Amino acid sequence: MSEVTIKSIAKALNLSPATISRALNDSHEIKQATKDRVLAYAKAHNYRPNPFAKNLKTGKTNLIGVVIPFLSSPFFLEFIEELYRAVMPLHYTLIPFQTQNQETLEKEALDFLTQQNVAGIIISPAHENSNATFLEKIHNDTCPVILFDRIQHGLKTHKIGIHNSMETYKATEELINKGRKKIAFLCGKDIGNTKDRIRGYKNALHNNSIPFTEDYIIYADYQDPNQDIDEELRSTLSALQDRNLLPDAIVGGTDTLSIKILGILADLKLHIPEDVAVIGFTNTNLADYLQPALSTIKQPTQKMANLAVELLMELIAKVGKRNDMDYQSFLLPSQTFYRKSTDI
Amino acid sequence: MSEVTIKSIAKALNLSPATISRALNDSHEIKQATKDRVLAYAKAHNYRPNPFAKNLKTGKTNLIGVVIPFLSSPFFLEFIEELYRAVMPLHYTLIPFQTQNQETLEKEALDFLTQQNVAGIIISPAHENSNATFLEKIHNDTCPVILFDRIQHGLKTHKIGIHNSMETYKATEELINKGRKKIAFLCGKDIGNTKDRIRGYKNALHNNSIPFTEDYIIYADYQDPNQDIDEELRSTLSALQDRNLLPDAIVGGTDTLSIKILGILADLKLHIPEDVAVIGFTNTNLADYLQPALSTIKQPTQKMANLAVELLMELIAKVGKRNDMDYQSFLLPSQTFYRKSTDI
DNA sequence: TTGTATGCGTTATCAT
DNA sequence: ATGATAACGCATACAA
Repeated sequence: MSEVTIKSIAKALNLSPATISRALNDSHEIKQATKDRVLAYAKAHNYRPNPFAKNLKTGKTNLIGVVIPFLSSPFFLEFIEELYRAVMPLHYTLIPFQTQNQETLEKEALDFLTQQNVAGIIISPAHENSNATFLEKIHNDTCPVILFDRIQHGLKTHKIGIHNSMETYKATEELINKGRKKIAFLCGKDIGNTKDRIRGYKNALHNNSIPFTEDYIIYADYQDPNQDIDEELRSTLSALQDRNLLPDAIVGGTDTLSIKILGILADLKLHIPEDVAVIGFTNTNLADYLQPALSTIKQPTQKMANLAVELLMELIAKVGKRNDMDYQSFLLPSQTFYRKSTDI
Repeated sequence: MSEVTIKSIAKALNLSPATISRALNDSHEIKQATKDRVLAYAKAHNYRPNPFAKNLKTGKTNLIGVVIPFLSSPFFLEFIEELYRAVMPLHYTLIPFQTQNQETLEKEALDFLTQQNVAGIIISPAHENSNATFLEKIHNDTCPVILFDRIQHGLKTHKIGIHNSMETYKATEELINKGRKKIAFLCGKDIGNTKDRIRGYKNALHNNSIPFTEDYIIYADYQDPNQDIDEELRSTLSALQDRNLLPDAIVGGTDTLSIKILGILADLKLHIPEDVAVIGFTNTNLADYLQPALSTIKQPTQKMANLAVELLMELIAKVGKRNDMDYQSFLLPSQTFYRKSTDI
């Protein structure tokens, strides 16, 4: 069971290790006959290069670090699955990390990844400018970094996201066109994408002469595990109801909240979409099975993942000559699915 | 920006590389003063050991391979998240792979993982005895392997799962106790866990003098992407309805199907739980937000993950002396949550 | 207590 | 077209 190495092959074939190495790497300076012998032997004995030795020598790996806030968010999960698909045929491997929106955990992840000599990193940062200097250092000195989804970050690199304000604008306006006027916006902390989405929401109201009120921005900090979000949302909505301010439509600004809100409204004996229409940001394919089926703004995870990999490969190939790059921001179009929850 | 290595530290401190290495590894044969100097310098200059060199020398890594069928299944997702939690304080890192229930993809994953010299592997196999000989070889010659969830596999090692037949028995009997007699069982392919669950289902019927009929085993091959499962399920149920055989209760035998079935029943204008009560296997915390809230048999992902890591660490520590081990099967208790979908 | 020397498996430089 | 040799960064057997 001893491992088969270049050295052992060399011994077996009466060649030098150098020749074996070259033959395995299909070097032009090795004659075909020798290559054939070597390759045949290697295959027969199931030779597999030691990635550690190779890296020690070359400093290169086929690893890609992926850093996301949560695996449990449908969008990120789907994105990662698409990444796997995109990366496998290229013989790269993913090392995924979650940050739970915490900069320190993000730091740990980045530490580990750089130590593992990853060829590149694809990241949706814990929050705006989290680990800014560290990421910059990594990107400049170590390996290329690409931002996705949460692209409100100072790092100068390619950024892949969606047009958050526009998508939210369209969704909000759709509700307005259907006759709704008391439209609430549901979101977590007021950061990054949420900001843009609130802007789109406000603009839609404004351009349709509907006054904006802070009452209708419903914050639910879904990051705080100590907080009972269900209860909080329920009471917020009841309070609005008591003040005769119950919204007749809700735009869900975050992935996880969008899924929960239907159940919570039902608990309050509210009919969807008759009493309250709902549309949410989320990538879960469950939207169809919710009751009623949830209208959703679906981010183009596949295109995002493919583009991320494509751009990263480009940067990896550029080896260090990245100082004078002009990086781009890609805002890919989302797709909105109107289902029963907005079928007024 | 040149890398700081043991050698560079040695030069800077006028010591030999060996001393540095020993100091960094807290060897007893180095005096405290030297250790302090070395450690101080290392920290100040952000020394980080090269894992590739280390592995080349020692043959050890802190990587753990995780092989699961799908990331998109709530159970597996939750399990992986728990694994992350369990493994992080031990300074191990996960490399997750999906097999899509395909033995060849599983083989590829295992190939990669062994090549990466992972310290151990935690796997829920693609199917019964998939890659049996390969896994045995890995477990005996390369690194310890632990099975979870799908533990109907010939590999002689620790196995962590739940008591599928018993849990299904209890769930089925609960429905019977609530007066339901036409109870259907919903599942994917008839393999592994599903077999056991069907057995529990049948036993419950039998012990309560309810005749079993094949009509009530509803197969939906959720692995085939070409198949429109929704449509298939809908038509299967309509057909039963036409024959006046509509079940008055459904036990969902798989994670993903359990989530879908509510929406499908609603499409058929059936009331839950009045017309059809539903209970399903699933770990999604969405169960509460479904309409109506879904009764679920929830697998103890946290305990499973913790136990898996604990056992794996034991085996890793045992270094090769695993021939005469007596391996155990752990069947951890699940928790059943009765919600509105069975509230008859 | 510290230093010297060697080798892990690979690639690369130089020679033949 | 092939071989000899060194080097990547680290840990360890042996020497001092």
